Amino acid sequence: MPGAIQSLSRAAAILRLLAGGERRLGLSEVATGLGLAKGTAHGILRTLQQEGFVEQDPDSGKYQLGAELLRLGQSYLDVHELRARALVWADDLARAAGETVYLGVLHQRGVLVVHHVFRPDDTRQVLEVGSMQPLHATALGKVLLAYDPVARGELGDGPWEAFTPRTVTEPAALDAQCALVRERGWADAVEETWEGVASVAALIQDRRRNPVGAVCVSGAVETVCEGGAVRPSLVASVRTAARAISRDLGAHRF
Amino acid sequence: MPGAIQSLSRAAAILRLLAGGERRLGLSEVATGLGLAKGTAHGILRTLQQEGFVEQDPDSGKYQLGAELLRLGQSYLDVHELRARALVWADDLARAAGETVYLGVLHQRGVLVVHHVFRPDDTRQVLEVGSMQPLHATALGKVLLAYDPVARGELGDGPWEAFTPRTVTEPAALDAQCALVRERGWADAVEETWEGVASVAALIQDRRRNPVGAVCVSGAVETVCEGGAVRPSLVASVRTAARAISRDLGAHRF
DNA sequence: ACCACCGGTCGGCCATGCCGACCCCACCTG
DNA sequence: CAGGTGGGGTCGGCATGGCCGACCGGTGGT
Repeated sequence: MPGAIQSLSRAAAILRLLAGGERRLGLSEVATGLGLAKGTAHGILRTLQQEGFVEQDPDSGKYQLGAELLRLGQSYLDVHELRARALVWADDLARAAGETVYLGVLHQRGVLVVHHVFRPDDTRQVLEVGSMQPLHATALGKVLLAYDPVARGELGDGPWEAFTPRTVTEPAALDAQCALVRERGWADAVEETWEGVASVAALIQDRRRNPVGAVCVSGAVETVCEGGAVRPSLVASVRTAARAISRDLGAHRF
Repeated sequence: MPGAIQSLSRAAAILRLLAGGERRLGLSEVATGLGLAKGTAHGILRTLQQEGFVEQDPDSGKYQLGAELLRLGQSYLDVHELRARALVWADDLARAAGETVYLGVLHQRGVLVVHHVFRPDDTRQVLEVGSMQPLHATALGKVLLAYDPVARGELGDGPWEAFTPRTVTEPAALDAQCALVRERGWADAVEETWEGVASVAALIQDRRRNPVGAVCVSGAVETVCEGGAVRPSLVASVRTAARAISRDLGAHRF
């Protein structure tokens, strides 16, 4: 495969840099952060600004991400076939389970949330569509790790970050869990990412049985678990929903 | 101002092209659509794919937008100061008004929705964050047109598209409405975008009193209007919310 | 008043990305 | 099954487009 276009790769790196740091960044910060000459960084930033991918604060001259990214991100969702098919199933699942539902796909070294149904009560919740979850410490992630070789490859050898005392950080333990996931057909994560939160997830396949994503139900340990384990009825609901979405995608052809 | 980086502008054009067409596009379609040589288009697409901005369907070889855009779009929202300040006020406004609340900023020739609070009932609603609304046919748009010279410039001379019989399509009529908006301090749009839907909007300013966005309450004509005009209490709520957000941004310094 | 550092510009050199011809494969089509 | 068509993808040579480092003008701190 021939090489990549230099200026484009650099532009992407700049966008990621701006997305990473919470605050706005100055021209010099960007340039030194990526080891570029100031003039080079400026040229790229200028173009990105013209295209709307980057905005500049008139006072400080510092740069931040631009609105066009939001618009394009929305367009990504509009085209996303998995998400479109899953919308109604996710809704039903949330209602039946009485808990939050996430829909995630593999993206780089994490799970990207492409759909999110609020827990059906009136508490204030923030939409997490577009955010990333760790592969090794969530139910969504463990499903993808278990079935998608690419995901396991991306993750590398660990040890990985521990978010709680229960997070699995060692490769051997994680691979054992993945084997269990494949055997049972579903994954759980009880207080492995956040204290007090437990989740169950199941795989979604496309028409050729390739793993394309996962559904997950997530909620307080007190309501999701029973006697230390995830409630069987929840597991059943999640697996049924996953099968329904897969069927919708055409997985029933075999 | 020196010129833009060619390959970057082209890459942006490709992304917009992919965002525009609802379906996936092939290499040749992209190339001819933008008047590029196939090899050139391929090089850019290859790089965009490596960076995650574009994905390729393994079967058809066709291209679509990539997940990285969703992630970056989310990062844009995270950093967005106006949105962060407005979150809680928008929530209160929706609850008080019993209607949908939108928060919009000027972007190119339209209003980009950066926040959306669902109408506080249990009907199914789709999140419109990241979508665009027309400047000339929405309350949000008319506020921005009235106060932001850039917006008026972007819009050009018309006549503009009519979405309903009540849409304002002529420059003279629209400019008159903008004058009225400036005089009253708020804008309305009754069945100008969608039949049966009416909205009220007010301006949000930053610390230097520059227009940075607008808040809007939107709902069925039957509940929003009274005797052909928008209910005064709603207007008051919206204007109060807009002032509160502006104050939060530091507009009180004068 | 000075200096340090900021964002921004400029011009020359040369690596870089552009182009058009070419390849291979899948799918029609007669 | 041969031939044709159009798909995505590759390649190499030419020249152009973008990179770099030196250079501005303004600003805020000392």
